[in-house]
Amino acid sequence: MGRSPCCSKEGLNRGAWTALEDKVLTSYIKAHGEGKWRNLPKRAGLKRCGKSCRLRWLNYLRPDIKRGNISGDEEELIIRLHNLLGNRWSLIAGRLPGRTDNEIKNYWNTTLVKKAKPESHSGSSKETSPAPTKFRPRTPSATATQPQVIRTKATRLTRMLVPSLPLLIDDYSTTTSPLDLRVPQTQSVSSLPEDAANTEVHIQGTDAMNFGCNGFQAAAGEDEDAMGGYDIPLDDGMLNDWTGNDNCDLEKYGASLDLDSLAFLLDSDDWLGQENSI
DNA sequence: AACTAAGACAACCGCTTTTCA
DNA sequence: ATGAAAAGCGGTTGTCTTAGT
Repeated sequence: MGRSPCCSKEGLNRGAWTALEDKVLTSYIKAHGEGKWRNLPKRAGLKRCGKSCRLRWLNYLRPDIKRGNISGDEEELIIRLHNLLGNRWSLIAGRLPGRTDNEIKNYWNTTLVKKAKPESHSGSSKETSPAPTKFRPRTPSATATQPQVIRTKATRLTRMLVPSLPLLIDDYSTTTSPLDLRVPQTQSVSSLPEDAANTEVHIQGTDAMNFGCNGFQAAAGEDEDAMGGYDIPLDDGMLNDWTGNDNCDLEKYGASLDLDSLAFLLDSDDWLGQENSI
């Protein structure tokens, strides 16, 4: 249909990259920086699609990438993040420095899916992103017991919703799920109504990890009204942090969730067992 | 030694989202 | 406000390697 191809495929190299191509691409990006992928091949003298160049750079040539030897901790974190996020590989990769989404995806599909399956039911985020064909559950009933995984599709939020249920919990171990994040009593948040100081925050319909960065539940779209609660405009800083990818300052908002470590995910022994209660 | 199946992973494809003129 | 281009993402496929027979 109407969609034009990302590039003309005539005369382009395909398949595995050669050392020379890698060198050319690396040199070009070092000299000119990333971006402009569509024009890059022509400028660099590569007979490759821009998309292919981007993928090669992001997944293999970037200097900060560490390959292979995924540690036990990383493996465990991947499993837990997958339970939390589903097949949001880029988000998962974002919590594992030096790892790429493609690597994690492959590692999951070849190794972890077997380990995680008994407990997690694959944690597939939803019907639209099932496990790859060869690992797909054989029976449709498998989906019936799948945990409800947070839809983590990045959604820019302009408002946040803090439900009005007051709770007095600041200990993750007592929460009903790892997604129940508590705003500590001691925190001071200018935009919070006074009586919302101890407010249970549910993640719903948005990127849970991004949420974690901002420290509050951000109600996306139609969920907003259904929740009932405090409707709070997000300030600029929170909006700037909305992707949760870097430098987000949780302390600023008084939340104790640390995206670097996500320690609570690793420390919560019963986390895998709790997922079904989400 | 030859063949086959399974594992592992690089790369591609098509769609969605974001950016920008 | 809108549409096209660019970038990003996740699913899938292709190919190479390794283990088993």
